[in-house]
Amino acid sequence: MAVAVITRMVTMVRWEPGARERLQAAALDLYAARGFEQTTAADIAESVGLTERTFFRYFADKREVLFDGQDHLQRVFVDAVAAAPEGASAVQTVGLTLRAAATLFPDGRRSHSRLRQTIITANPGLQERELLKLARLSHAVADALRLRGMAEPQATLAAETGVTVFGVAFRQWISVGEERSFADIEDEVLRELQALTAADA
Amino acid sequence: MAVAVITRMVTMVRWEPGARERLQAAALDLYAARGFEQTTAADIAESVGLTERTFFRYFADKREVLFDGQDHLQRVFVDAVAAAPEGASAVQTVGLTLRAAATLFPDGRRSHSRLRQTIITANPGLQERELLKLARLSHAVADALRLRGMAEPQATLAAETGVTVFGVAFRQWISVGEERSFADIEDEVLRELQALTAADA
DNA sequence: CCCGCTGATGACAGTGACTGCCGTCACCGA
DNA sequence: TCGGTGACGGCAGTCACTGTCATCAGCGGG
Repeated sequence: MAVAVITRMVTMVRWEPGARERLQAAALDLYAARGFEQTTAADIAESVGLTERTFFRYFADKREVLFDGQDHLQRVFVDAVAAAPEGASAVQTVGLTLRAAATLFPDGRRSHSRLRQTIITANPGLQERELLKLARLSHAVADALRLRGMAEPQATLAAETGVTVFGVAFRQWISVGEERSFADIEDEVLRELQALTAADA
Repeated sequence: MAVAVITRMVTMVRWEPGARERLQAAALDLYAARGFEQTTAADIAESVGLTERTFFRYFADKREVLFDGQDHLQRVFVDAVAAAPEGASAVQTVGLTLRAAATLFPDGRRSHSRLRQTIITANPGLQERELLKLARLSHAVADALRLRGMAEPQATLAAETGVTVFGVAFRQWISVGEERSFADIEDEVLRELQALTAADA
């Protein structure tokens, strides 16, 4: 801390760069250490040498600091839907989209995802935010499917079901003892779903 | 207002009964009239002659006042799963459960559901709460399916997919111009899902 | 008929999540 | 050299809650 101050004085740099990233990292640490509710926005900001006011300039609220990659995730989903071949069926399109999403979750990120998910699971407010993000993801995917000519309620149904498969696969991917790749798990879950729904009338 | 006070004095009744229900009705009215964020908990309480503190004795937070029948809904779902015949397949069990849930949404409640949903749709915070309720519903249904011997990830998959069908059907049921019964819409959505997933490999 | 208990409520202070507004100041380009 | 700009600090204010204590009608027991 003192070192940082001196460095700032010597180099005549008014602010350390990467405020957003520092806040995110500090928030993850503090939420994990003390718990989400026991951590104030001021705690996070001050731990990286900023003020509460600045925290809220970067993040709309205390939860949002944990949900930053969502825009990227949504883009990957939407782009994958758009990139699916012309005549692809709904299942094929969803399958390709899931495979594209899997690239965002390499094995190297599994422990980070586990930590983040532990924090979210421990707090209902964070679960709500996560569910909202997934709902918006579904909505965006449905839009993309409609753009390919899919009608309602098929588009919404395919999108929500696809995101459900993604979610189930994700929870399995980070479960203790699991070592398979995200893509492998997705494949299995999607097959299970088909077996489940195709069973009978 | 003045009349109520006088009545209270004459009859020597310390408090009007049904505080919870009065708060719920007032909240719905005010949220619809002014908007959710523009309505404070004190506004709601005072409009029925109570204080903010009492509002928070009945409802954990400002949103919860709109989500009260959820326990009942969950019970209906879980009971229906438990009541499904021994050898019923996943699709059959889900179908029976959806039919049971449909009884909670007779045509007479459609306009009330529309008003409530309009309020929820207009506010992200309320959407989050609704999504959390649905997620917990899925979880409870998955538990019930597991109790019937269904393994993972089938139980979770069937539960989440079933709740997705329920949600899609609900949104269609309250959409403008829609006049079919909830049960009829559910049937169609479920059939669409089967057609969608059974298509090919 | 008085008496203590209970349950529903009011009153009040306190914390923390945000928001609006204004001031500051290094940096940057004309 | 100078005015604009961007990133930040400071501060006051609102509102969602929470903890705690006081109040008092009803109610059953003595």
